[in-house]
Amino acid sequence: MLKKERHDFIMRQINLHNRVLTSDLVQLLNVSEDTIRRDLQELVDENLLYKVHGGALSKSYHSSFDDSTVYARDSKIAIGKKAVQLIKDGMVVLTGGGTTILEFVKRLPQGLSATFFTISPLVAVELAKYNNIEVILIGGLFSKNSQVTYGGQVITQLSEIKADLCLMGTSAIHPEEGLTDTYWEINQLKKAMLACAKKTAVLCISEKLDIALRLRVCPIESISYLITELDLDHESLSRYREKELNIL
Amino acid sequence: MLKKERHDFIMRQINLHNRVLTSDLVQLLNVSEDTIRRDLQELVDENLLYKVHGGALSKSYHSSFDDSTVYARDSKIAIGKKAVQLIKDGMVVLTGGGTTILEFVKRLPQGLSATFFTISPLVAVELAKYNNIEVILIGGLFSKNSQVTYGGQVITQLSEIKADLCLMGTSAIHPEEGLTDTYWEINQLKKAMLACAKKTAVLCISEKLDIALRLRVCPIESISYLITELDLDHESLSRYREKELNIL
DNA sequence: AACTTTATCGCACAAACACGCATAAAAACG
DNA sequence: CGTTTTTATGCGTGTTTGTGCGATAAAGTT
Repeated sequence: MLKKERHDFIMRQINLHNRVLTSDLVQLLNVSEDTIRRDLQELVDENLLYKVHGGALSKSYHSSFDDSTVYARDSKIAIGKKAVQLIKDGMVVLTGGGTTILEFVKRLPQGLSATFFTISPLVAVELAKYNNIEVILIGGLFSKNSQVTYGGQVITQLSEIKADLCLMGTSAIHPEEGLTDTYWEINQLKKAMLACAKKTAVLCISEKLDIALRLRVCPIESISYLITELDLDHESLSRYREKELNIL
Repeated sequence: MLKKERHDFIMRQINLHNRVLTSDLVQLLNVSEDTIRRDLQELVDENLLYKVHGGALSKSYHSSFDDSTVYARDSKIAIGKKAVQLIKDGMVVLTGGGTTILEFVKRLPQGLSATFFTISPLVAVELAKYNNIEVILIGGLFSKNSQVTYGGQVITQLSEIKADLCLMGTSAIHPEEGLTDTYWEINQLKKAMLACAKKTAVLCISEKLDIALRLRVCPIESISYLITELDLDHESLSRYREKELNIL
């Protein structure tokens, strides 16, 4: 087995399970521990995973966890500010959940008059502070992990909405693979959200760039705006700039 | 399980519940106390939590929330504790919103397994901290004043629910006039909530006793439990004791 | 004051790791 | 084609890290 194949195998395992043990890989791939360690080190150098004692963890796995520790807050604020530019009076906007979206909401102009649909209770509460914004919370099963509503009922309701713009956070984005996610239900949800908005803006802190997870939400072409905290000419964005995509 | 995963798990517990017991973690993670203590110490070194005798506390706990600014909080806590007694494993419960309900939710037993429907985003978020509670958030227009969803869509959805118990806060209660309210929409909402539950418990701080407002929600007979912070034999309750009503 | 629960410390041991070296296959080169 | 260089892998050795155990101390409880 070639080294490259091993690397691919390891990355598949990581994206599938979010974690991998050195000892398991030794067994599965039938090579020495040293080889695995070297492989992991090389993947770390390529910024593809996180190495810990005993194995390695997915990079995206992290960020999905510690959101309540106001993780990477500065970046999220920067993204939020950029996203505000997309919002005009009279718009009908659909938003997902997550701390990035929350920072965005906090930075909306006071007088803004608009209609917001959201699947996130926390976003709804925050939006309610604006007098001229009408807030519609889409109800359904409530996800303990991602703190948004999900499930069939949500999708049914989404199908009845026609929004001007959909703002969503992201688990992972990749120039070829597009938007991807780990959980089936969230995947379905995002698809439904995309389907009911004329345009979609993806809010994405830079460390979630160039990552592809198990389930495909949509190709990169389905996205209208990509908003990161980086400067427009930052080299990490070059591969996205080639696509038909407005980068903010 | 990798150490890093344990750390993440602990942080999630902390961020969820604001506190965590060493002994619980030992059970949940199936490692020795020493390991947990070392984990906690390391997280302290990373400035992620406070360590106390018996467990650890969230750093953001103190600063983050309104808690102390809640009006008549002690009374509401007392009411919350009493209300918890009504909840049994396997129940389907419907709740309204408000700070009293919120105090109730915070005092539910950890292991409780039940289904909760709610019209309050904040209540939903709080309920999501319990692993064995299924939370369904009822969606619709979001009221800026009362921080609950309301309107036709909510009422339609309520009509499809059959709950064992409905817990609601109250604007006013009167021995003759029953439950009353000021706003038309909230009035309609409460009627719909009552209609879909076998029994109803009203959570009510004593100062809202003996008040009648403009719109009638229901006669006193429609209520199964009245929960206040007062002792059972307090004289303010005498006129309610005469009715067919369980007083807690 | 007696007792129970938690913490702390030193130690032991196994698993995971890093580093240098040896080997062999693959690639590069004249 | 033969020689050199590079790359990939495994092995041995010593080191570090993670974990549990027992004894003792400190903090809470009654």
